[in-house]
Amino acid sequence: MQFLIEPMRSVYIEKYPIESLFSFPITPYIQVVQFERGEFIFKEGSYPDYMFYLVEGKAKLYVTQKNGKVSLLNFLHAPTFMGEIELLNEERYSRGIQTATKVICLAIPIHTTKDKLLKDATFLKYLCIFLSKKQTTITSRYAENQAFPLINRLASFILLSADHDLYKEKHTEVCEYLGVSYRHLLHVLAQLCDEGIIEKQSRSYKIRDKNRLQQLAKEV
Amino acid sequence: MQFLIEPMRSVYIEKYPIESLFSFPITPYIQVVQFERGEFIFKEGSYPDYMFYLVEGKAKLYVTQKNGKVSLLNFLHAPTFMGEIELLNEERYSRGIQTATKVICLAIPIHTTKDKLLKDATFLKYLCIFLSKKQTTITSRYAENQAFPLINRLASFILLSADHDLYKEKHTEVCEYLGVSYRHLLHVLAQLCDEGIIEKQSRSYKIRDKNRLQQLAKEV
DNA sequence: ACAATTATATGAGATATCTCATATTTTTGC
DNA sequence: GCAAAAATATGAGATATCTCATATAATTGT
Repeated sequence: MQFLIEPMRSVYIEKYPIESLFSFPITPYIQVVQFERGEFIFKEGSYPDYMFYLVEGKAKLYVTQKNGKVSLLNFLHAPTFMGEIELLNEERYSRGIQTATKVICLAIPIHTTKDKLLKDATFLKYLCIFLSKKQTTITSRYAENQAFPLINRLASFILLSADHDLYKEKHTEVCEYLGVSYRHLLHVLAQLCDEGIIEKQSRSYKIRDKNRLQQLAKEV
Repeated sequence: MQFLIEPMRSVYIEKYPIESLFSFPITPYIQVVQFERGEFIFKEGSYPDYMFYLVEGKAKLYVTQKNGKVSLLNFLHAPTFMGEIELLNEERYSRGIQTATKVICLAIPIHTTKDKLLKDATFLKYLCIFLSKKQTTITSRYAENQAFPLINRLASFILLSADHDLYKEKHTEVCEYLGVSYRHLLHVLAQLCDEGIIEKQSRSYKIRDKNRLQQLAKEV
C-alpha cells in the first residue's frame, strides 16, 4: 500500500468526488492510496485503520474456511466501500480482500472520523442502501448456486462477462467464484465445446450458438 | 394479518420497546399485528406498506427461482427487521416471507414515516449494524455450503439445534435450509445412524456419540 | 371424525462434482 | 533471459447429490 502525495492526491479526489456522500467536508480527512496487483487490502484477522472507497481497479473478497479451503465470495468493482462492517462493529476483519489489478482507493481513517460518521444520516443512509443492495446480490447468487448445476450458471456467466462474443476469464478465478473445482469447470467448458455452443481459440472461447447459450442461462 | 387493538397493542409495545432505536417517538406510528402459522408476511412481487419488527415467533425467508425451485434463504427469529430493504430502495418485495409459527410484529407504516426514518441517524446506524451482521452471517453460510459436504454441515446443524441431545427438526425445512434434496438429507441421517453417531427414536434423533459429531462439525 | 394435506421413509439409477496425479504452457520476479 | 510460480489441460476413479417412484404415517381443516 502506497500513499499518493500531492498533486496526485488531489487529482484523484477531484476525479472521484465523494463529498456528497457525507454531510460534512470529508476531503481533509481523505488519503489516496494505491495497491499493486495481488496485494492484500485487508488480511483476515487484522484490525483495519481505514475504511476504503474503491475508485479504480478490481479486487476479490475471500474467506478462508477452517479446513483451509478458500472461497471467493465476490468480485469487488468500483465504486464500492471496503471495511465498512469493521467501522460499524469494531471488529477485526474477518475476510481477506486481495487486488486483482492495480487499485486506487480513497482511504478514510477510522479513528479520527468514526464518531462523526456514525452520527451522519447522509452517510448512514447511503451505507444502508449500499449494504442492502449488496445483500440482495449475494443472496441471489447464493440461491442460484444451490439451485442450478454449473452448466446453467456458467452459461449465464459467459454471457455476462463475454466481450464481443469472446469469453476470456481466468479459469482459476471463475471456478472459485462459481464455487466448483477447477477440474469440473473445464469439464463443463469442454462439454459446451462438444455441443458446438462455444469454440475454443487458444486462450479464449468464442460464442458459436448464442441462442442455446441463452437457453441454458435462462434456466437460471 | 390481524391488527391487534387496545389493550393488546399496548401490552406488546411495552413488552418489546423499540423507542431507543429511533431519535423520535415512534410509538404513535406503531401498529401491532399478528400472523397465523403459514401465513405470508410478504409475498414475492408485492409492494409492502409496512416495515415489520418481528418480536415473537419464527418465519422463513424464501426466494422462488425462475425454474420454480424454491430456496429457503434463512430462518428469521426475533428480534429482526423485515422489509427494511424495500424501505430503503422503494422496490417491490423480491422475497417471500412465510411464518413458521404464530408471529407477532410491530408494524411501522412506510408512507407516513419514511422521510423521518431516512434522516434519523440513530435508526440508520442501528439498521447498518443489523444489515452488516446479517450479511456476515449469510456469506459465511454461503461459503460453508459450497466448501463442505452435507455430512459436516448437518453435524454442525444438529449440534446447534439439538435440545438436551435430542434433535427434532423438520426434515422438510432442514433440507431446504441446507440446500440439499430431501432424499439426500435422509441418506446422510441414515449414514450417521449406521455409524452409531445418532440414533433414531420414532420422531426424533438422539445424539449417541457427541465427540464424533463434534469432530465432523469441526471440519466446517 | 374423516378427508385432504403434509411429512416421513426407502429403493434404484442417473448425474454432477470432487480428488488426485501428472504434463505443458504462460506469466512473473529478479 | 532464466528460474520460479501460476495457469492451463486431461485422465481415471470416487463420492456427493439428484430425480423419480412409491408407501406409510402424522397433522390439519372443517
